[in-house]
Amino acid sequence: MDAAGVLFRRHGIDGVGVDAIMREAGLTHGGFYVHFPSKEALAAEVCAGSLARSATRWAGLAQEADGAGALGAIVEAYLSPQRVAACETGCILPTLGADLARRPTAHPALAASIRAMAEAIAKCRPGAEPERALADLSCMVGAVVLARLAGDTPLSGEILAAARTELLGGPTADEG
Amino acid sequence: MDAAGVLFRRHGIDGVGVDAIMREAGLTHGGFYVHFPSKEALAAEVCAGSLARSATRWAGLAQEADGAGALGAIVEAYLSPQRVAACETGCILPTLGADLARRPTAHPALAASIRAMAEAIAKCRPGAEPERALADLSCMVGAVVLARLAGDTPLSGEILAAARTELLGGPTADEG
DNA sequence: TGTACATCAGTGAACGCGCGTTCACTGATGTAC
DNA sequence: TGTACATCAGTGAACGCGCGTTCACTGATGTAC
Repeated sequence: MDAAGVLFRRHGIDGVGVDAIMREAGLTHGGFYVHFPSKEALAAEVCAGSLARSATRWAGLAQEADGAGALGAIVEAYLSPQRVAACETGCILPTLGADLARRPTAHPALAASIRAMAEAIAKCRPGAEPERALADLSCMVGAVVLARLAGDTPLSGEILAAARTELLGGPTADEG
Repeated sequence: MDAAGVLFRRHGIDGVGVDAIMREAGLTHGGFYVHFPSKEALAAEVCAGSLARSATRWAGLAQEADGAGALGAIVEAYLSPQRVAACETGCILPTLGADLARRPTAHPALAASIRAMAEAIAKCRPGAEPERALADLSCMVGAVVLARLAGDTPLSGEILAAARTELLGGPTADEG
């Protein structure tokens, strides 16, 4: 049922109805309220869960691989043109961040996940100050927002390449 | 009439009706279509205009002041806690960026303004490569998105401080 | 084994509401003669 | 100067529609005796 996240990401939380979500799940809209008290509650749960899963995945990457390799894996995946183009999967921060910021209910859980994601990045940079990870995460989120706004113009690729260079300290192999 | 931008920023494009916009302007909703062909057209025009004005302002700052001072002025203003808290004024990129990315019509005008804003930043860093400005702008936009998501928790200030440090190369006076 | 009942996910019609848009109309303003 | 007409921003009722939510009901499943 959490495939509702796909529709939220594609059309925005206000852009999808309960009817569409339940139809996507192969059910009728009337049964929605057996599972969730309201559409807003579903949105909060889906987003908090998705972000928490991202944080866990990053923490795992940061722990198992070596530092530079793990950061490279995280950044390359986050900023790959395919991931940026496919907004219906992947991180909700660039897609629904502003939507969620207008809904104060979900803030605490999201803030915890943001902190966890930054800590995973910080673990990949043993030498640097831990605050830098927050700036890195900001750069990643902002780059995806801007690259999506640039659509399929050359600017999109330039933004992603610039962010990759800034985060990883030099150009890499798989340029888009 | 472009005070509709305030409502769009506060509630999202899908969160405001034509009725609310016209009431805010002191008129009735029926007269809306004398001025704009549709609500989507209004949103595109308001956002493109707002972003173009930001770009012009930044270009002016970059030209008149010295490089480091101009960049400091832009970044400090963009990342100040007051500006971040007041989402209904200020840059539309963190507030409506994801909303606009779902509306392909507006992309070309927005891409041009994003490029102009990056060029203003690049002019403030005569030594650095111009691509770095795109990463800087990404960092600013992402930091505002994340700081708003963190709400009034300490994380919000930490994110803004980290981004300021990353962009300006050290801590500054007016900490939030 | 068989009957009676409780549970509960899911159905589908219905509710009140606000949306984006249309349209006949008003009334102030400007222009022509 | 005065009359007749054109223009057009703004009004307010109305439209069809889809929304979030409710609710009486179904029907499969599990449990009790």
